[in-house]
Amino acid sequence: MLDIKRIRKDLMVIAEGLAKREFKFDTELFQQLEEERKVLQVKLEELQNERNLKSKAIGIAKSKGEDVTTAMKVVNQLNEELKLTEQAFEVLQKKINDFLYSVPNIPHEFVPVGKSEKDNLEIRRWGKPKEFGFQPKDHVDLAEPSASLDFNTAAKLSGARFVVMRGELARLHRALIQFMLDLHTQEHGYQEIYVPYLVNEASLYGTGQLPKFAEDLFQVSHNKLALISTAEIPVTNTVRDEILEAKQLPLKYVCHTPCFRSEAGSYGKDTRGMIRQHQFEKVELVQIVEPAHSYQVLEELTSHAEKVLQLLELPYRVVALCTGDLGFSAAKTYDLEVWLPSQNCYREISSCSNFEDFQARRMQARWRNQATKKLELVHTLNGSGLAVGRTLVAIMENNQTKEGSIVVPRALQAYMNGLELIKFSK
RNA sequence: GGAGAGAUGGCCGAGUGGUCGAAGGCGCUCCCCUGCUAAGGGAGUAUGGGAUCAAAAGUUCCAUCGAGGGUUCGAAUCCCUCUCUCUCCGCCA
Repeated sequence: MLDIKRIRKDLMVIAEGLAKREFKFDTELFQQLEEERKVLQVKLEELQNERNLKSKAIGIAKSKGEDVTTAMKVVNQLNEELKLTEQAFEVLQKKINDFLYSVPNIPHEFVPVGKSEKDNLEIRRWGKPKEFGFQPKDHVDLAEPSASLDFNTAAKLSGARFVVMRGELARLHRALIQFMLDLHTQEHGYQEIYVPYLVNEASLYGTGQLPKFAEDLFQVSHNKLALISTAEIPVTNTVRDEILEAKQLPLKYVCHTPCFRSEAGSYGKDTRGMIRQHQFEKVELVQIVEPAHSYQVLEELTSHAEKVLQLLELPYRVVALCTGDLGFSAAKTYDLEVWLPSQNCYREISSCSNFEDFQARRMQARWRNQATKKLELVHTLNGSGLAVGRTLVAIMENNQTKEGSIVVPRALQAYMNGLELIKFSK
């Protein structure tokens, strides 16, 4: 959520900032609502003040044994008007809130301006796509014959966009999770955290999934919970309504969770294989930091995610999302894209974002600034480190041999009891 | 699932219808005293919002005692619903 005070003050600047990301901020509607709000709020508060004063006077008069029946009648009348004004104010306030909750974050000034992913800016590349000397297969062709990946059985259990994994491939998948958690806790200074996979509405508002993106979620209807679409939701919301001391910051969390996405509106996309599933595993990095450091932290956090790909020896590139491709809550985002031989292109495997105070304002997550002695909003960041399913796909496809086996990356062998090669038996 | 108790400021905790945004303590900040240490004395210390103002400061008003509703001239205090915590019983990985 944007700061309403700032919107009042710099309305046009805000509207221009949002226009860069193809969002039309209705300045006229906002000004009109604000004008109404001002009038109504002043009136409401005057009435409340009057009621408070008169009631107080009744108390004093009564203690002196004076007759207060007429005074009470007067306040009673006042209360009727007060009630109407209150109701009108509430309706208006809700209108303004709904409006504000639906406004996305403003892109950071250095975010490249553009309309779609085509305008994203490549920042750097690491590694070189391998020359195979044979036609590389995709991960489905590699693993489905042996039922190491089994989409048919998953469809029987749950439907489309689910997978069953078996044997050494299932183990490799688990090894990836362990490896990522160990790397981030031991080398990058994150604390491992375990969180609920079902979250309430307040949490979903806090990180920005609600009110706009309800259709992306799997909701558990009877008690208003939803399955998390990312660990970002529970992990970031751990600081909701909290006041943090400066010495507690930065908070650095790494968290492995499954993620559940309904993928509504992506029917034609990536229907083959494991690229786009309703359920997948992810290791997430989350940082809660002082505002002054957040852009430096974004670079660090991105490099932490990159380190995973480097140790797995997977070629990738880093892309700065353009204004038009930015997520709702993000001010700046780097995507990491891993090379997939079967698609002959780089595919997103991690997204690292600085949300500045956008989520913090929704969550009322604050810290005590020692310099100003005031409570201020923190900045929040997160990034995948990495999406596990897609990492598995990348390893399979990049490390395949002519015989259709998978070379286990050196970094993972310790997690595989020394196994160097996964051979799929038919 | 059943029965009971509870939720107050950064923390602990008092407050059962009126001047209570809330005693007291802890913590924190500033000052004084003590040549160090230990200790002592004084002052200050919630958050959000509005109006005024070019802005800030200041002034002033409103809201907030788990959340939402209700009763009342007036609610931290009474009533209802919900959420969460604790104790006991049952069930259970």
